[in-house]
Amino acid sequence: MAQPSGTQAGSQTLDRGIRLLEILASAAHNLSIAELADALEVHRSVAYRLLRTLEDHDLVTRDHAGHIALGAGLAALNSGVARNLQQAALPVLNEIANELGMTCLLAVLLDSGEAATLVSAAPRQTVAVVSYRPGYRHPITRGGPGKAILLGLPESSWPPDMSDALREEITESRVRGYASSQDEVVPSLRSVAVPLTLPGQPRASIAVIHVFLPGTEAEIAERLKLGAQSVARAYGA
Amino acid sequence: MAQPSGTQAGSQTLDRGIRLLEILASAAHNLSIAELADALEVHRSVAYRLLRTLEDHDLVTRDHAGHIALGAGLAALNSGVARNLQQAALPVLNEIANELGMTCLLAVLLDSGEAATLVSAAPRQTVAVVSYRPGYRHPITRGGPGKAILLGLPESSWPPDMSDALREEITESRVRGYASSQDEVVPSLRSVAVPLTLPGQPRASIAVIHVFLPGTEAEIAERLKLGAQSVARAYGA
DNA sequence: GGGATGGTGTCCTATTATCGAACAGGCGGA
DNA sequence: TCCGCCTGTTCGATAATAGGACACCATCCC
Repeated sequence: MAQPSGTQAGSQTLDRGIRLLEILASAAHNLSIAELADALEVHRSVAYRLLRTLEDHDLVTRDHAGHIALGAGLAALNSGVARNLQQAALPVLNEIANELGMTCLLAVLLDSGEAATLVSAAPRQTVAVVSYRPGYRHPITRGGPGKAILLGLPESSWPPDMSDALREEITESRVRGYASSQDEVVPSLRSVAVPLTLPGQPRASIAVIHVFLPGTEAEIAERLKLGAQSVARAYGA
Repeated sequence: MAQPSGTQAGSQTLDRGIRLLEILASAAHNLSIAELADALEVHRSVAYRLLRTLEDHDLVTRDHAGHIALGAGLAALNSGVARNLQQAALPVLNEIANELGMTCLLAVLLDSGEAATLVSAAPRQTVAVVSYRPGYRHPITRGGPGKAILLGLPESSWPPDMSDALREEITESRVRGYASSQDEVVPSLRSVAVPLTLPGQPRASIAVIHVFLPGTEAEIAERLKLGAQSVARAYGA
């Protein structure tokens, strides 16, 4: 099993266990052990042993039919992710969401260079925009949340394969302090986003998304900037 | 390594990987690899290999000092936990939290028989009640959220070691339809909770907690019951 | 400077945890 | 009734893992 240079060997067993969770997270419905083993391409008894361990830690449960679903133990782990950042941001996200009537989210930069939604807040009484639920990833070169992170990054950290058009756009966006997008990640979806850089935290951005924007982008951006300041204040404490 | 009957063998490697995550989730600050290996009681090179795998899946990251922190990949997994339930409940929890000015949470029954907070919503402008953040566990025989779950359970599913006093309390609570507590789980904290039973989901409850309750328990319980109905309606769709 | 200390990252082989075939049921439908 | 499809368990061979040892790089202190 020689590695083709670059990636070093990891742990096979742990990798399989995590992939089980990922399969479950992306599955539309609860899966049987046999289906899981099939998706993982391992023998059923292997999947069985892995699941028993995951069950011990409450990371998976079984429904009444004996099928496997993700368990509440993941909530405990998740609440430890960037804890201070989440705590500082959540009330602000909610406030913005309800005030503007749009889904408001916090995206962070991953090690891989992609952006991912960390938490999101939907306004009351609105159809949830499922495309941007926590964990959703997309390249930082596309979409409001990603480009806002790009705004906050020094030029030396920009991905090398950026188009000239995008370089120009980001440079211009820097002046006004916000990024926006339309149809870039999800068709017929618009977004406005501002960068959020906090010490000891990954680069992040706050964004709102909607099918149409009530008000000018600049107005919305102003509200987001205020929100970013609130988060920074709450975080600094 | 013979098992003393009862617990069947699981996967050692996967177990260690998960315990790494649990250690990180409960740690006050980011840990070095050496500290983690120490806490896990394994050789550093073992922890190193496990971490590399966790890193590949974005479950952990490193801060600027090279120390390990939980990563955003957990947000993706978490959003798959009882997805429909979370989506139906979150807007309602937020609404209640802001309306009553109290932290509002959704607790679920685990396989182990304990109750755990799945999601919680804090009102704007309030000190977060950190004791009940997602993942927090406590016995269902104590605290409002736990006892409300007990209300929704048939008597045959009650834990065998329940005191007579508690059996009586639950039986009485059934009539009025809500449970309450004071100082049972967290000192000087009060709570009111109602059961929430949805098909295809674990037994759950909706609760508010506060240091003092503005209004009578019955009034608050009425609001919670309305909320539970809203969730059921949103879930049924 | 020099040396002790405390950390990360990488090899390498004995050992042991894991793999997966095979078996033993249980349940439901034809 | 049999048949298909599932879960759960056992067990020997084997491959994945464990962890000692080493190289390396900071920082701190004498």
